[in-house]
Amino acid sequence: MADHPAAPDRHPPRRDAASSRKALLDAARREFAAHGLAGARVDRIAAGAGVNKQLVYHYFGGKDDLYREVLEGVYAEIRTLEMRLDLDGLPPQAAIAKLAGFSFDYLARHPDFIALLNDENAQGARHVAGSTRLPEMNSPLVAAIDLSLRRGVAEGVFRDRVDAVELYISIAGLAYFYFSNRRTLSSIFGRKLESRRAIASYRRHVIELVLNGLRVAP
Amino acid sequence: MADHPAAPDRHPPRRDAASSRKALLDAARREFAAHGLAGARVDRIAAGAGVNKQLVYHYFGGKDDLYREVLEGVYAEIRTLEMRLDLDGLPPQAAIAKLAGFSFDYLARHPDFIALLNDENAQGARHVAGSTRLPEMNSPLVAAIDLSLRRGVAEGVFRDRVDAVELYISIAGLAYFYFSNRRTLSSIFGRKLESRRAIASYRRHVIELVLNGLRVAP
DNA sequence: CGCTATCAACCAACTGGTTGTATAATTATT
DNA sequence: AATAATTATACAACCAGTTGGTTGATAGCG
Repeated sequence: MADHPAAPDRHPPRRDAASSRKALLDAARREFAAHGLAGARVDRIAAGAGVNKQLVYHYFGGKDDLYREVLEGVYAEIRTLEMRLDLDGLPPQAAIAKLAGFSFDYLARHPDFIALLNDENAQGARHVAGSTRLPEMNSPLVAAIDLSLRRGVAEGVFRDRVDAVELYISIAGLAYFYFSNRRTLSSIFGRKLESRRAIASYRRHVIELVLNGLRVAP
Repeated sequence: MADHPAAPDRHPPRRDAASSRKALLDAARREFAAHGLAGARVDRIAAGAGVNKQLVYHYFGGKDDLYREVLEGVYAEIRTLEMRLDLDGLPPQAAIAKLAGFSFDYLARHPDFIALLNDENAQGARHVAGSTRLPEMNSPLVAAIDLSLRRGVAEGVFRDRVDAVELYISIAGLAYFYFSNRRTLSSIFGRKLESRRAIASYRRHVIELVLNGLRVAP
């Protein structure tokens, strides 16, 4: 038909496997974060992605496998950001402060990450344990902490014999608990712990506590 | 029948509402901690209590109300123990150390408390918010922390302007995260974080970090 | 003291809706 | 025309909650 030459603006294809798959992963992330694995509903995930529910099985095999892929995705995300954290040129104290600040801010912005981790721990971390991809995703931050600790000790600004993994867990825990439990804590203390002001105040507190906590004893 | 005088050891009653009710609460606590509200099954709770499932509705109205009562119970438990913590005669540093140690040990011994709190936060703390009993259950430890902080400042051993609620959250968070996420953390770090040795080491780390973190700047 | 009536504690079975998964068919794309 | 992407529908099991019935405990009475 000469009336209709190939149009420069093509209609997007009606079918795009990669796009559908991603939509399902995104919707699943929201659903699993909101309801956990047991409470999440496959038909809600599919509806959230705008596709037929059977595609969950087509692309992912089942609810459980979809959950694992979501987990792998969120871990990969934070690891990517952690790798971009450039602590190399910083003095030890500034490095630890930057790292604690990053950790804090990430958790503040990703309540879905926290919810997913909580749910996964509630299930004995069986998806993490069963994953072939997650073991490789150690956080690069532990090595950075170790290096900063060593430098700090050599420079006489940090006390000796602090374990890098324990410190990593401490730093993460200080922020994680605040955001993980913000609802019950707000309720119990009658404080608006989710307000910008409260969060900023607690952020300062965390960094101060950690840096002071690492200082050399008098 | 003169052959059978009233026996000194009476048979226990076959029916005991209080006992059945308690068995249901105990079984529910286990089930909700293991599976969360969405994943818990009413028939499993009843089976765990050794009674007919319909008694859940009889005694508690429904699954949701049972969950709320379980929550109220675990909060009451820790509050009772907190009130018995006698920090009055202790120097500020020893008081904070004792408090951090108690908090750590309680969480180490009560993974069910952690699981329940995580689940409740995942649901927006709606049971806590809807409870008529929980608002009265503020932790007495915040006042104790406040007092210790003030004393420490007056004695010149603690730095000024540390917020008692923020410190309470920090202390709780340092232990909570470790136990809440022990499965994923163990998997990710390839460390046996649930071993006695690792727990003891981290406990020391936490108390040191907090006490050092509160110290007066040089 | 024994008997009876009452009732709360408890049980068994049912119900209607939900759920993850499977099967068959349709349709868009190349 | 072939095939992968997608849809529609079916299915058996599950699930919180409901309904109807049984039974153990006890108060009251003669």
